[in-house]
Amino acid sequence: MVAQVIIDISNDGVDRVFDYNVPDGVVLGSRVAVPFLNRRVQGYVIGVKESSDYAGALKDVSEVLDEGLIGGEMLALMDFMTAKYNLRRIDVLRLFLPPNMREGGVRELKRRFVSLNPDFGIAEFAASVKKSAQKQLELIKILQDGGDYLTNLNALYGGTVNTLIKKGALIVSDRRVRRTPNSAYGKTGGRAVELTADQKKCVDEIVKSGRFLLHGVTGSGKTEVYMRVIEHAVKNGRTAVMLVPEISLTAQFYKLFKERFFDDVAIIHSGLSAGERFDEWSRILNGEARVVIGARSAIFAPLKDLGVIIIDEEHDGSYASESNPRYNAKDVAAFRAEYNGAALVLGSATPSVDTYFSMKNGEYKLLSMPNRVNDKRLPKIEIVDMCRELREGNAGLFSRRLEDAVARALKEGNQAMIYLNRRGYSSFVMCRACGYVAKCSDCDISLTYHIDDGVLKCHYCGKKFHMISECPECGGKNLRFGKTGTEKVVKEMGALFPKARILRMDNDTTREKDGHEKILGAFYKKEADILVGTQMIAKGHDFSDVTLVGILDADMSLYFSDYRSSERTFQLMTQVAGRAGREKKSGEVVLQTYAPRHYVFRLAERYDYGAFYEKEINSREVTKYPPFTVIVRVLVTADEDAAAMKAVRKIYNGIKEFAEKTRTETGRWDNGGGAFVYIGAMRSPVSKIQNKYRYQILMRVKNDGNAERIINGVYGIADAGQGKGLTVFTEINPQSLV
DNA sequence: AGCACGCCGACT
DNA sequence: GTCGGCGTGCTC
Repeated sequence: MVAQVIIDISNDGVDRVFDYNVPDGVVLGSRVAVPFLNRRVQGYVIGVKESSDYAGALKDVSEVLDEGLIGGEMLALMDFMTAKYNLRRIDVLRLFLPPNMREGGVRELKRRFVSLNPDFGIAEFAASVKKSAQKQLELIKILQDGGDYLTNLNALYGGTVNTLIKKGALIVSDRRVRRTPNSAYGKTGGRAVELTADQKKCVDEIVKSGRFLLHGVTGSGKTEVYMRVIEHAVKNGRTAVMLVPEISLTAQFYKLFKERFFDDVAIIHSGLSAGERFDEWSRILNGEARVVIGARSAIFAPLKDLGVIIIDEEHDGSYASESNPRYNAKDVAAFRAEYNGAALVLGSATPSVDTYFSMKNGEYKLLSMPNRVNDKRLPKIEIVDMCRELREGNAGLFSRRLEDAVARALKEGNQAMIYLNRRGYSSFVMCRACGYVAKCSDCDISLTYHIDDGVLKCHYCGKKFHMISECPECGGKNLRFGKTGTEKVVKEMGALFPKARILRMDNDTTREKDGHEKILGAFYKKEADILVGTQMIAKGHDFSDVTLVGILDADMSLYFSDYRSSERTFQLMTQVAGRAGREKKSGEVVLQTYAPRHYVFRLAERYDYGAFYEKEINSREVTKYPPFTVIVRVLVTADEDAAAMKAVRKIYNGIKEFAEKTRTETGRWDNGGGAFVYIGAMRSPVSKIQNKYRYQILMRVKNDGNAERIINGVYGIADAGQGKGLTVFTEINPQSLV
């Protein structure tokens, strides 16, 4: 028999199928060791056949390491993803397995376990035991109800344990220990007594299966709907996966789900240790856990017979991977739902424009939950004009309105959340005398000052530099600080409210293991009054005592040169606002902006998703942006600026030529005609990252039946432009254009 | 990835 | 003359 093997080396040259003989046969999806040149490497069997048409002599598979590790569904998914995103097969396969699993990386954790020898005569022993050895009898009695780990017993009984082992009373064996993820805080929901009419309607629809867009305002009780449909799947012997946008949210749901599904729940995200992740993954693989909660990568959980896939906060950008291999968990979810005949539920208070458009085209069935449970009102959003604030003499970070509101919340013993999507202390440091701005040595970007560590940090490559006290160019001592970040907010809040206990949550404070849970847990337990943070505090959290949400610099996301900036801003505002007044207490939101009349804020203030969608979809159609087109981006990086420029020019010309051909064969789009609406080559906005020069080609392709073929054509041209010292990669609908 | 092969500069 | 620099190509 011949095995078709993908070699576990991520390199374009070996992204091919290699045939090997397997005299004894092998199961599809097995992990194998094979001879490759004169070394032993790992690979995965993605196909078996009777004979090979390879001209040379086939070598034998050396060893089968794991039989049938990757199932047929995942092999089909590999094909789907490699084609859709132009990825190497091995890069996709690696997504399906826990990191470090490859040869000797992680293994099962075993501990010495002590239990009672069933053949040992306890009664005789009890009768003959000396007064001085009462401790031995005590230990035996305890172990009658089961065993315990040796380390635990040694701590309590010391040498007694060894004595009894020698006497043959106790036996020692190795037992597998599950490394379980931490989940320190969260609500205990218990069983919701009764569903609201809306909730019931949604559950009834979803269990009939299909593809759904669950559009429910913040606090409308979507979680209970999720749990009911998952329960339904599990009762029918099937499995379920629920994706959440942030690692920090898994803990909150884990606790809730544990109460209902017990050990059926597993958790998967990149914040787990290698061991935890391996153990959770193994529990899923062997069917011990049938409900998976996790961030993006959990969509690859090795669940069999999926009954329902839920993507909570479906509009969130985190479902698209922004580093290689780039993929979108929503596409993967759609594939797996289709393959398994599972229900697919996309939930959001502010669905993405793309999804809503698809729904209107009949791809999803709309389920609406327009009211909060118990008819609690949505928090009132107050827009504060910061220009006016300045005119009236307040040049500070906080408006008088926000300051008052914080003071009131604190006085009433409630909690406040202050949102600002910029970490660090200030976004840049500049010399007032000569205009010098501190920049990263390896990236074309200004450095952010972090006052906590006293360093300048590059937010692209992470490199740290000494803070400057004077200008290195002209020696000027007068430095100007850039835009305010979370560190400065904490400092100024502290100055304003010296008694308040303030926590900060951003990329910098959540680095350590379980960093998210530690901060959120403390805030949940009311060990702090104010939580200052970036977008990781915006999503989905449920804190009963938060009555105030402050949004600083709300304009920030509005002026990115990205066609989605309005959409993102609207979603962010609605999400952040939804953190306030979730329980009995009512909430308020103070939104600070320099553009108080902007339609995004006006519509967010009224929670008017419908009007926002209409406005946005019209503008997308006129300007020819997604969902009416697909954006394709080719990124070229190289050590030498000239090499990158040369390569990008070559690829650009190739694409231009290809585009000309489409002009004659496809229908006309308004101006220009053909499948392409726009093609442009340019230096990337951040022209250098980690000493690599960056150029990109951006294009927009008409989103019709031809798009797939056209995009494949572009993939081909880009791949042909690869060269030594160059990296060329292509992505569709990129999340960021840096 | 990693190793062999191959074609030009500084050494015994 | 030859040792060895690392560019190029190949791996069933």
